Amino acid sequence: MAHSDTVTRILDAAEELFAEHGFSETSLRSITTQAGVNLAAVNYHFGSKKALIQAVFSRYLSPFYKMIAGSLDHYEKIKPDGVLSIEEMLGYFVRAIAGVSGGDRRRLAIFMRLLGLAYNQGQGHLRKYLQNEYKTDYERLMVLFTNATPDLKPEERFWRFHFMLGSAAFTLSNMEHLRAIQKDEFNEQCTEEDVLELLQPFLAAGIRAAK
Amino acid sequence: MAHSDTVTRILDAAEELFAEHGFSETSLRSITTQAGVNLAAVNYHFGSKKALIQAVFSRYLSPFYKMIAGSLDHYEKIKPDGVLSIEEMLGYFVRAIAGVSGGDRRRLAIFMRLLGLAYNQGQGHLRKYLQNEYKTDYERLMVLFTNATPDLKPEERFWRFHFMLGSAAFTLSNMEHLRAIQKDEFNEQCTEEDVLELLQPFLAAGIRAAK
DNA sequence: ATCTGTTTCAAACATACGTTTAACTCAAAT
DNA sequence: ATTTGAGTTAAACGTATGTTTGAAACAGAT
Repeated sequence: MAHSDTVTRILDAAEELFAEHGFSETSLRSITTQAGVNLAAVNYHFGSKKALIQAVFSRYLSPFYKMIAGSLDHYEKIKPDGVLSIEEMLGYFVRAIAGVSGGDRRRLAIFMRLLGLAYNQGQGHLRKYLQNEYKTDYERLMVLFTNATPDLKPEERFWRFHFMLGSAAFTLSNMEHLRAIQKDEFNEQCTEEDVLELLQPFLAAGIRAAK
Repeated sequence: MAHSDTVTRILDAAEELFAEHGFSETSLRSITTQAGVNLAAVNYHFGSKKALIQAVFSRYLSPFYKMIAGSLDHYEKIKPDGVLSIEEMLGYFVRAIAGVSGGDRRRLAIFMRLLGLAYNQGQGHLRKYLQNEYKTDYERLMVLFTNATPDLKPEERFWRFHFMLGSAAFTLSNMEHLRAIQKDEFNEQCTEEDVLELLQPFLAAGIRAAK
């Protein structure tokens, strides 16, 4: 079908270019050129550049939350008390993240980059959109995290969650570049799986840290 | 003197507006308007917007490294073996960070955002500029970190350092937004000092984590 | 074959941007 | 008093951007 093909090509191109150059630095012309569609197609199908940015997020975030929700449904049957350890929780995250878009790590890096941008670009309109759009899923995740960290006070939990998020977002979004630096400095290079294996105990220990 | 006054006013305005809206989203017109100077003054004094961004960055980074270097000089006299604990090292960082520009945190947020950008765009002018400009200072910091973590293998140290950097960069560059979210969710708000106090044990525990 | 609604397309539009120019100001040196 | 040169200014320049337009192409139903 012509419609969804054009829409998909635009989303693919936008995703890649946004991650590489940021939102404002990416023009609709570069997106439509890379997508091989007409310039006007963006405004026709999405309405505006702002709406396109939101659509890029939704396309990634929807299946991600769907997968997380499915995992949680399954888990609640096995462990009815709903208490996961931090390590179990991180494992779930890693697997959910790795599972989305068929384990395509490039898309993961792109999305993490976009997530970081969403926090400090766009005057917050994007974050508010996401918060309204995925509010219940987000809250469900926070319940999970809360159960995994019963000893933390709410504000401690809030901040440690974001410390963790920042570390993961920075690492995953800069994965390729960091591995290049590592090769440059040590003449050795981890696989991406190795990095994830190193990251998990780092995060778990941070979450568990004494005050 | 008229010269340095105009230059300073431009740097102050640029710093503030960059922090609030990002680089591409901040126009020279908004900068010169806020600074109360003529539009052409930026290109006259700095040459280009790109050079202005570098100048904003240098104005922060130079005293930061000078302060770090001074602290290290002083510390090496007290502890000639040059071994700091992780907590001592983090404390130094926090104090150096807090001390630069009289504890003005907005400037810190800019610096952290620039740091993230420098890592992100592999071909960006910022990263190359920084690497040439502050190479020796960076290496000196890595020696300090190495001495603080004698049990880590080099590649573990490398990655945990960047996990830490990512967490700090994300938190500090999004400090205002995160605190706003906290207020939104909990009707409470930490001070920025509180956040730094929370961050330190998180990072220290991550660095110390069992493998 | 004709009609109908959707999608594509080249072109134009209006605006915002970084940059450049040339005239002007004014204090310090001659 | 005149010259000099750095600094400032308003205006203009060229370009890139997001958006809109109206006609053309297309697909599916009648």
